[in-house]
Amino acid sequence: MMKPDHRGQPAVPCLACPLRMKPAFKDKSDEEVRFIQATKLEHRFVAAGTDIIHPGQEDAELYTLFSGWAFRYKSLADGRRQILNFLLPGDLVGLQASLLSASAHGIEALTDVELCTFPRKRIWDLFVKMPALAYEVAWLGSREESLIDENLTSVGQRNASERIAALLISLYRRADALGLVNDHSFQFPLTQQQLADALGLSLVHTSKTWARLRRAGLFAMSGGRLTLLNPRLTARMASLFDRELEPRPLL
Amino acid sequence: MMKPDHRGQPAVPCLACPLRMKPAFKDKSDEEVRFIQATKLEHRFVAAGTDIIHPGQEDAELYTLFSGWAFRYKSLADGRRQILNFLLPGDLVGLQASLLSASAHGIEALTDVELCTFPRKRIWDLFVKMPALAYEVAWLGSREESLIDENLTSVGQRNASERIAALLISLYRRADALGLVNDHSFQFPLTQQQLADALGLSLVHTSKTWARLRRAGLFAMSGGRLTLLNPRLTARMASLFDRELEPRPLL
DNA sequence: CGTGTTCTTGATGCCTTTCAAAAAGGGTGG
DNA sequence: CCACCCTTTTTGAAAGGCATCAAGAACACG
Repeated sequence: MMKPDHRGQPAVPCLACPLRMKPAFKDKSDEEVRFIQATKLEHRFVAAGTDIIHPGQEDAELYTLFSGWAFRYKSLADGRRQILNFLLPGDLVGLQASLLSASAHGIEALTDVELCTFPRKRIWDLFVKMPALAYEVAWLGSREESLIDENLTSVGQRNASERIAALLISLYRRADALGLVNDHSFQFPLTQQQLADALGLSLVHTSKTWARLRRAGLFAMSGGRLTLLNPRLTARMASLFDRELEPRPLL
Repeated sequence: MMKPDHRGQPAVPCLACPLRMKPAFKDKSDEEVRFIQATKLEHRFVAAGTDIIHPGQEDAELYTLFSGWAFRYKSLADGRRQILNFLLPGDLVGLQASLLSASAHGIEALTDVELCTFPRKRIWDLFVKMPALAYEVAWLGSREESLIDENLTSVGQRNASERIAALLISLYRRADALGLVNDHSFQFPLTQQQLADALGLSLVHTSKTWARLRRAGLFAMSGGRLTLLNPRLTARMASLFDRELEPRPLL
């Protein structure tokens, strides 16, 4: 059912990386980009539904998500699962797993995914030779933490509708920053089970609340795309303040 | 009611830091410790109940918590508050706040607190001159993220009793690693309101569940100290609880 | 020994979960 | 192109965990 991994060469060199061109990312010096390119030996392809990093894995590599969506998750012994956060193109994949000795969480490809590999052996190299990049690694780690903070606040304090609104706005803004939003609509590949696991709600209640908000005109879905009909209202509903997203580093 | 900040010189130089002596911490070269000492100009004292870093603050410094407890939190517009994680001696305070442009969260002193100041201006210095320390900063950031992952999993998936058990075990283990546990008991300065904010539960329900677990013999409190009467049971309760007691088919 | 904070307890209601099962899609092979 | 199977989504009904309201008890402190 699940296709195995597939490895290969990137379609384009990092210097011409289409992701890097996007305004969401900070500019880098040619020297830095060359260092990155020299370090990233290969592309890795992972099929939707497959683990990129297994829970407990001890030799996880560091990646940059080149295309597709993924999510980090944690499972309890009896099968309950919490999705911790979602990963979109440009996000680091496996920083925590590659720094700590064993991964306390799993990372699964939500869609088919393309990864740029940053061998864990060379992370130390990067700290020695390219402090500017090391700093950006730490920066990206802090940014991820801040996303998790937001999710924890959602799950701990918001009711079902507010949680959905908060998640929608967050994903919408991140997709928008990547230029993935057209006319308020973007590819939305989550199943409701995944939604439920991310929101800390049961599947049934998620479905009912989701349907209610859709019927209320908050958003519409068709062909795997979600259209946020009223982003301002959605943000208000989540009691989130819109913050300008500043450009972030891409490794 | 709240005493203002107070600044002063540390009682002892970093080379003789009593915290550093503890087995919980890795050894460092004298050179590294000297670098640290040269960077940490001053001690800062913050009274219990006072913010160490305000929500939205843009010029937050980086600290190491030298003594006392603190917590990171996030508030919603209507006053709801989520405590994200607790900070114990040796933890970095304000890493996220000092790397990102504005702090998305607040950090409050839970008890009177002593901080070693690491001026944010010199963080970059550290990445350039001391890559080993920079790496450890990133490592500590990942460790904090992993603690938050665990809290998010608790709040999203565990019921009230399990959440309390999970929090108790986590704090117990961290305190133990610092040598703060004697005979299964340690200083426990949280109010129930703070417990509730950390667990994502109402104050009332927290109080009732807390009392029930105490009466069930899971732990005891007296004189501000908490004694975990059965750590093994508490740990088991945090992930499974009574799921095992389910009747099974007999053929 | 007052006064404000924190903790406890009882009562009521609703948000969310659980159980159950039908409906809707999606993909595959005949 | 339709039959068939498996996954995903939707709905209904009932139970329960947790929130909310209210107020008294226990503490802490000046």
